[in-house]
Amino acid sequence: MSSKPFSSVWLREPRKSAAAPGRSREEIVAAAVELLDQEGLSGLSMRKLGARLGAGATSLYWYVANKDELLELAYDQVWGEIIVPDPDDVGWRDAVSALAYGMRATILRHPWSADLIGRLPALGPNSMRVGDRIRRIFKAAGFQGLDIDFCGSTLTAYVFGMTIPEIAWRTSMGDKDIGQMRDTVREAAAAHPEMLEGVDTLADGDPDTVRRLSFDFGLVSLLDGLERRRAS
Amino acid sequence: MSSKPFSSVWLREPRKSAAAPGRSREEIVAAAVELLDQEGLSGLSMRKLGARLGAGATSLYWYVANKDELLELAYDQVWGEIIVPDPDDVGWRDAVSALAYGMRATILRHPWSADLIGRLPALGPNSMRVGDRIRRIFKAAGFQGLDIDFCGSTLTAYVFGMTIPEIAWRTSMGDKDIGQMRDTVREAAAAHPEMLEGVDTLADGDPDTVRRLSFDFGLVSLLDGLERRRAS
DNA sequence: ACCTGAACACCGTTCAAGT
DNA sequence: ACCTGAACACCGTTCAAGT
Repeated sequence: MSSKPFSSVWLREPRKSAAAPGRSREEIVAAAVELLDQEGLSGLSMRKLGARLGAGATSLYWYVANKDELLELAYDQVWGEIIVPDPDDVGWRDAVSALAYGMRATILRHPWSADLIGRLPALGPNSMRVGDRIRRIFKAAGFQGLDIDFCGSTLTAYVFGMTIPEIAWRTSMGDKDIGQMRDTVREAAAAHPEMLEGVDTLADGDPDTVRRLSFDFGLVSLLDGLERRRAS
Repeated sequence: MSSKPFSSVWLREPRKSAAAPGRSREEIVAAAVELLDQEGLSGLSMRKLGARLGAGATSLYWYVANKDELLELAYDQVWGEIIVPDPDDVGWRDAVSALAYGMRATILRHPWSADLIGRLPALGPNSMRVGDRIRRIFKAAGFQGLDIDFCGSTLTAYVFGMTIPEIAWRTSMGDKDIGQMRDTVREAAAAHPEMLEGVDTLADGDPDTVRRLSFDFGLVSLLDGLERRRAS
């Protein structure tokens, strides 16, 4: 396997800092998120980030053990933007829908985060907060024991699994227009009649709305399925 | 954004090759998959792969335009291992379940593929074949028009969204035992009572079987939800 | 306590040169 | 037609040295 055993920023004691330190971790993370938003995951290098902060490339290692830790920090920042509705206010189905759409929107706002989902440990305070509130929703819906967790995993799996490729399509589209893109896929699908039919069916609509329809279709199906479980 | 507009190996004319060329693309891809299986995505470099083939690092560029193309090729190889059951033999629900479990098993066998899912274009013949047959299943189930595609997207989103983090856990566990891991997560979750409860509930069972239960829970829910859609 | 630059061990890719 | 090595422009990270 590729990755090191296990480690996380959130499990180390942070460095004690004096009253007025030169730079702060918050400042660095904010700059990192900015750079990531602008140039994507591959656009972030320690040297570039250092330069952006008017510092030597290696100064950052005072605040952060390595690049992975920095990414963990930036990643948790994204989770901080997700608002999880209260099931007492809107009922569990509406709460779950709003949450799902909110997660999707947040990821689309920070496309680079899709590259980290499920790959980086999510142990930061913001992801913990979201996880905590997701459990509350499914508890309020009436689920118990392991099922509470299973519901949460199922929901996030769906949202992530749907959004990750969506981002890939959006970014890889680049400047190409829809017609060009369809021809591209048609060519690749040439030997597969079902796929060709699929491409042609999808090609009618505006890609953005088709994606939203698709997201909604799966979400509603999932909610129906969970509801059935809950009742039994 | 980070990535280049759009390009894929599958959209270029392959190089004409003489009767007995020095190396073949197949040989290179096979070696790449082997290296990826052994050392993960970060373990594959053009230099290492070249060395493994007893060639200079840059010889590979004769057969492949760049590393991304090589990954596309290797990725499609993985799709080639997925077998999609025929709905005429087993009925659509069983066909979908078997497919879902098969996809999961294939990804677990090649953990590096999880790092490429949804990030790399999947336009190769093997992924097209799988897509084609997935559409056949949902057509056989009675879905029509856009819904056929929506069903397919929903299913793959679920399987991928569930399996990607599963791999991250497996690899990051490394040599750590379960108790250690649970303490780690407990520490991170300290401030969130719901999460703590979740950790404790999950901690009872063997991780592998809990993951399988979780996968099955979501899959059955999803199937129930789709069935409801189909009926309406 | 914080920051620096040089240095190490890597990358992917290009390209002129070889056979 | 195929392969090579040198070279370029990058990486993340370590570490002795500075203030």
